[in-house]
Amino acid sequence: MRITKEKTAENRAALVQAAARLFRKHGIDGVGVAEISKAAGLTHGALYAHFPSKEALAAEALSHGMAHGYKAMASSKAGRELTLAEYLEFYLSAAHRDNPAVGCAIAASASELGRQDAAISARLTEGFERLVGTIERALQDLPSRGQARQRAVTAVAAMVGGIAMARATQKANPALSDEILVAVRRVLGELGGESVEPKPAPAAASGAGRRKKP
Amino acid sequence: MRITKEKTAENRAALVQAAARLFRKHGIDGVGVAEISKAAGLTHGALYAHFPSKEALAAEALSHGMAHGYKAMASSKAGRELTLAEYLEFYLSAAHRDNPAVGCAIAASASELGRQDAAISARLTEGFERLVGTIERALQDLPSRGQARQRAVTAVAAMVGGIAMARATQKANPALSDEILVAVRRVLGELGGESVEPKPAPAAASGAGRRKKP
DNA sequence: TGTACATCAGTGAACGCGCGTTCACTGATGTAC
DNA sequence: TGTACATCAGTGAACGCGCGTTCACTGATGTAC
Repeated sequence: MRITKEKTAENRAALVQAAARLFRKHGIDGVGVAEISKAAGLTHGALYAHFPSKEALAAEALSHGMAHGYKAMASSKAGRELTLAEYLEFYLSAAHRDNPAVGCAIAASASELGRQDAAISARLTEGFERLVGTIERALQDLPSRGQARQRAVTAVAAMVGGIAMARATQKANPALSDEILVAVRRVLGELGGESVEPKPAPAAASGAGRRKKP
Repeated sequence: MRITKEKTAENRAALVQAAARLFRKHGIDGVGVAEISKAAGLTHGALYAHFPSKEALAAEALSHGMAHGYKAMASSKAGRELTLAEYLEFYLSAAHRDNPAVGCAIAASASELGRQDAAISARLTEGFERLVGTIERALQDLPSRGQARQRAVTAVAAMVGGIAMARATQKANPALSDEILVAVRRVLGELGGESVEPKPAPAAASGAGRRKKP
């Protein structure tokens, strides 16, 4: 039974949204095409009228999952970009940990990514770059200069790892899970506030550093 | 055909070792009991003489995977514990990225862990705690005092996230993958070298901090 | 030490199950006249 | 605007496949005497 062009587009969007939500919650290999289609109000056969394979749907769904996460972050304070502290508060929140289905797709599938097909891998690499760029801009607002890019890369690694570890430890040790969120938020917050590097004392010797005991 | 007690123990060990290797390489859901058994030189039926289920084998295999990783790290410099810089060099190396099968089990399954059964989750939480403890001890060797635990937690999150991201981006952008390893290694190295927190100037005002520009 | 037998690690066929994908079919939509 | 028909999104049964697990069976080992 053929349906309206409009309705067709709606159905396609529903498939992508359902897939984005379910993949982040259960992993790509953790949900079947039947479950996704059902969540979108269709049967599994219909999925193949929109996508050539589950993999193709996954690639689009994960892009959607990332875009959605970023948009939510960027627009939560109408218009302007968030500060580093605000990003950290959002990203490393208990809410983000507890709702992977609507959270960052990178964190949701961190360790699975290395094993995924090229198309999926490429989308998530783009997403990673974009997130690093955003954090780098937030870092440059602060007085610390220089290695903003390096710090942004490290911050994103810690954010992704932090959420993944907070989720991994939640069942077995909820207190540890909370501790991880707080610790990563605080230490990364300091990253933007002041140089991490050992600064030689204003007038003292320049080299050696690192091992001094004042 | 019954076999020697000794041989039985060997076969069990072979199963655990094969599982530890394959799970880290392909994920727990990415390998079947048949493949594991074959790698251990047995048929799949024999596995159930040693373990009640695939899950039970996974729990033991991942513990083994973590213990092995730590032992390799700790003993690579005969006897003494490694310094922070040495840990980072080992953990965030291209070799570790390229050989997940013999690397850290936590990094290998970071984002899958939140979805695993209780037994597996508990083992990996223990492993995480142990790794944090090790890094914390390495941090305390250095002059920076105080929030060693917080920094250790953050460092482990960044290490795990860093390796996972380096693996995830390797196919689509190898240069980025290398950059991640270098960046995380360097920034975390600085974590141990000097306080990250804005220190009020020796004799100046105490409060406010963070936004100053000297 | 030698014999009789119970044990049990390992084999391989078979189980039910859910997976991703295909396909003949349906029937309202969109289009050509 | 009205009619005739081609299109194609969606349906649901069926496909082959690999999964984790079970089970009757084997036969050398380990043990009791």
